[in-house]
Amino acid sequence: MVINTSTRLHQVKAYLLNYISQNQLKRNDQLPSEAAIAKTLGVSRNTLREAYISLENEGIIVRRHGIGTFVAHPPVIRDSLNEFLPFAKLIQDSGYQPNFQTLSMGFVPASIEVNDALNTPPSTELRCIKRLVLADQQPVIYVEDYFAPVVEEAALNWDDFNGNMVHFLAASLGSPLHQIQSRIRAAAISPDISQYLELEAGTPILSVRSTIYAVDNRPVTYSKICFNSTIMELDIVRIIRTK
Amino acid sequence: MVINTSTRLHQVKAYLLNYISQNQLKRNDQLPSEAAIAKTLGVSRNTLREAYISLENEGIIVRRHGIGTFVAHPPVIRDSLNEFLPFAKLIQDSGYQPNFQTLSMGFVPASIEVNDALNTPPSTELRCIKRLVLADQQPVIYVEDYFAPVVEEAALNWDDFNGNMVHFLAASLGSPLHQIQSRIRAAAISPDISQYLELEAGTPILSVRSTIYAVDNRPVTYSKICFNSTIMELDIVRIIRTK
DNA sequence: TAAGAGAAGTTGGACGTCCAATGTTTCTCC
DNA sequence: GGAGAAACATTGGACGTCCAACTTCTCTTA
Repeated sequence: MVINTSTRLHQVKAYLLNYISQNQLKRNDQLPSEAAIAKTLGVSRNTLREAYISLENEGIIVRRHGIGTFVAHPPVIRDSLNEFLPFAKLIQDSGYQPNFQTLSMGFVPASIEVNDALNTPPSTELRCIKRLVLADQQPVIYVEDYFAPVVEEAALNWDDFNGNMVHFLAASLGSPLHQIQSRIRAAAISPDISQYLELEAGTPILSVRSTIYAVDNRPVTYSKICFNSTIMELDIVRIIRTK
Repeated sequence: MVINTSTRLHQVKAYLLNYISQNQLKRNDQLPSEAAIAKTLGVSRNTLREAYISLENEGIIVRRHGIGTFVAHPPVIRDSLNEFLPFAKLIQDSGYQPNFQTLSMGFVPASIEVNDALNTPPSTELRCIKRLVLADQQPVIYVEDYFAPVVEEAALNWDDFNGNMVHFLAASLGSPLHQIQSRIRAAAISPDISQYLELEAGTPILSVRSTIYAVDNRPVTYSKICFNSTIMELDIVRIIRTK
């Protein structure tokens, strides 16, 4: 896995980064076409294209089909993980019109990952809601919520579900909630989710897996969340307490 | 940016995912070679290779040069963002031998991003330390720390710097620290950092930008941190307080 | 004048080819 | 038997080509 940093691809990317700074290109400024740069550098358009794709994944440029390649916008929406703001609220705070779209809702066989988290036996069928959160009609977050059997026993009124999981459960459930555990990693977006977020498969996204626990430490819900990282980032503020 | 989900690449990836589950392949099980599958599916090896690369970025498989392609390991190291554990401690807790490696230390012209965060005028020269954190000799975290002029005025003894920024500053600096703001996003790793983390350029990584503030709300340090997301993830536990 | 057809330029997707780099296995020869 | 060389299989990197899809601009025509 050790890298040779002097591959042609690396050289091309270095050239492009240099080109942007040398010419003092700013956001939305257009870069030369793939073909033009490929000819200038004497590399194949394939190689140059890979360099462009790579730089796009790094958030440095944006390629637009049939138009050209441009210097990228910075991220726009900002989430705050240490508050329990509904997605709708934080999107509104960022100056966008929030919307929800329910993709599906029903009972599905839980995967090993979900069974592990919710402490349910294999081949359990769990309620699963798949949703999309949009900002100005642009999908930005994909959410899969899985609900432990304890939630079903409570016989909740799902029509009341307003999109904010914590508030809904806290209001509806008998035993109070206690904590959320979130595990965050970066991943390339999977093919099936990429279509919902209207991203190309392979684009880096923030993948968050959250488990909500009740006061008796029983898991209540498990959520898989994918953030479109090109237009939003997580924001965490912590107070320092040194001993 | 809308996606056609029935491209050849998508079909190939779907086939591969199906292949893994159909044959009940488990971690470290070997997949057929690129050439073999390409022939089976009647696509070019190029296309198949892109599918493999894509699945590797999603953490589903691992390709090994000269050997073959295998079902991937799960992530291993787990960071906890809401405690101020030194990197060394959390790596040790995960069962690995931690190590630091200082790549460079000196004064560099700050970028716009750094100047914005530290509230310093353009073309300021700031102390910058670039470090690598290793687990069992495998690099897992890349860190760039920038220090505001106020730190220099304090005339710290840099030989005492043990790797834990918060503890070092809290112990050495006059005015106490107050909070950390962290912004998290996913990105493809840049070419210059990829060599340090021994990852291929373009691999998705967790990018964290942290600013540490003193009690008077003046920024003290700004850090750019890149986590190798294939072998570690961030872990955040929050207590729920509903009104 | 306005609508529409067409040309030109751009990125998107895929193919086939070639050789390099890396591990593994097999064979040869001392 | 053991060391080293050779053969083989696999992924890594790059090239050149072709056509599709998308956008803009220009020119034609009613």
